[in-house]
Amino acid sequence: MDQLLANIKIQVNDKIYVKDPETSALGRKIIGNSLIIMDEIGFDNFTFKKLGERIGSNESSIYRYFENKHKLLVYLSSWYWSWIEYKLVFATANIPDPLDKLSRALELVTENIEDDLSTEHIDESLLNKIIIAEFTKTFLTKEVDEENKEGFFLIYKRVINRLVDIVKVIDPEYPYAKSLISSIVEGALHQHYLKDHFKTITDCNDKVSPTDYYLDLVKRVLKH
Amino acid sequence: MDQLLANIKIQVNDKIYVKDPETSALGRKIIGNSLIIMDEIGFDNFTFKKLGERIGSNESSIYRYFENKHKLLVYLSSWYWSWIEYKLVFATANIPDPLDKLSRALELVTENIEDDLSTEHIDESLLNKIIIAEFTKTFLTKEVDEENKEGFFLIYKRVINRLVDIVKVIDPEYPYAKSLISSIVEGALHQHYLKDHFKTITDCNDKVSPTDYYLDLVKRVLKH
DNA sequence: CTTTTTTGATAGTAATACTATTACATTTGT
DNA sequence: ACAAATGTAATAGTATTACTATCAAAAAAG
Repeated sequence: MDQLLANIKIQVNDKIYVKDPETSALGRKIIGNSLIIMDEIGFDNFTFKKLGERIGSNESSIYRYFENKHKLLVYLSSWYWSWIEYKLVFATANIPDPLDKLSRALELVTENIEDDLSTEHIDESLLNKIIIAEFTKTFLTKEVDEENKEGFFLIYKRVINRLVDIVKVIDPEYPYAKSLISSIVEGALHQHYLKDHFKTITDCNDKVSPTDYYLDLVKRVLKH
Repeated sequence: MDQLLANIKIQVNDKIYVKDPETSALGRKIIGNSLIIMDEIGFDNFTFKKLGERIGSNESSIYRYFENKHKLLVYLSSWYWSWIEYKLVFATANIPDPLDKLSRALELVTENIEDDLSTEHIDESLLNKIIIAEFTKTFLTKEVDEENKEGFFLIYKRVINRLVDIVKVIDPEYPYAKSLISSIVEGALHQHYLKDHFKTITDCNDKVSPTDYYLDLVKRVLKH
């Protein structure tokens, strides 16, 4: 799988960027360093000027790749979910037992992520931290419906529906498969955040992970 | 209850504001109209200048009440959760059966909210819409830990823990009461948002509410 | 080796997010 | 009743943000 990923390009909707950042050294520098700065100062304080200073490039050069920082965040999120989907498809292929399949899939979308060394310019563990703290901001905007129509969130929705399909095999009678999965995927990010910032309203900590909580939840909810 | 609320002031941590907006006509205008504008253009596009123009007041006058728009949003959220807590305490008082109690409590935190006419300057249904779209932005910031220490999120955490206490009476053996409740309260807001903007990843719609989904979930998860 | 594409530097604009100062209005203590 | 203290509003100004336009230099492609 590591080998494979090195040769496969994560596809991102081309309406999200002005120029594909994967096609140049500057583009890859923009992606890699935007992760570092966003992690350091957060998305709200992040500016193209600060990014430009860090990579020794001009602000205007960055605008050649992304219209604004919102689109950059949408790009990073798309890349993230595309990468998750890729891992999901491989991790669940050839697993005959659907319950087993769901567990593997849930682990993937709820676990803490370590850097996948096969992609050079992106540190996935850093990206995961940014997704936890910033992902909801990609769609909690006034432009959400237009951007949704343009397909900005397609991969995310496809990941959710892949999990929904597995749930439907396990318990075809369960009437809330979509809500269950969408609340798990979103909720896992939230529990990771609570674990770091609001310890009094979560059971997750160093020993108990969001994955533990959700695997147990699904076992209780679905008839099998 | 309606009568009572008219005489009771919702208490909000005084570190959130510069001057308590409930103490003057301008303050109440700021609160009431900020809801309308935020609903119209969203938090991200909201500015004190636009608010000032709408209420026929100067930008700088608004800064006398709130340091910045983030603090205003924190204030609105605090007010919201305080109001929810108030309703929660009343709705669950004198209900002997804990399962019944939990259902009532869950209904309150997950349902669609209509305007409570007993508070004049705040339209709760509008506030609810804003909480659905903007609440996570109050804590998904780099300042979250400091602000949490200052008690900005106390009421929210208290609401969660009130529900957790009921769960613990129902099923003392269940090991994830906090995560369950925190993910329900957050998840309900999320499901409301999905219902309006991402219909393909939720089962909630005009006929099925987030409340239905979560009442069913809790029934399946807790032993009783 | 020349044309096209990409990048970088400079400059500029409009909007945002404030702060400082001052004047006017209202309340309060004696 | 009236001066002092406090609250409220308006004006003006600054630094930063979020861009856009232009042009020259460098790199890559044909």
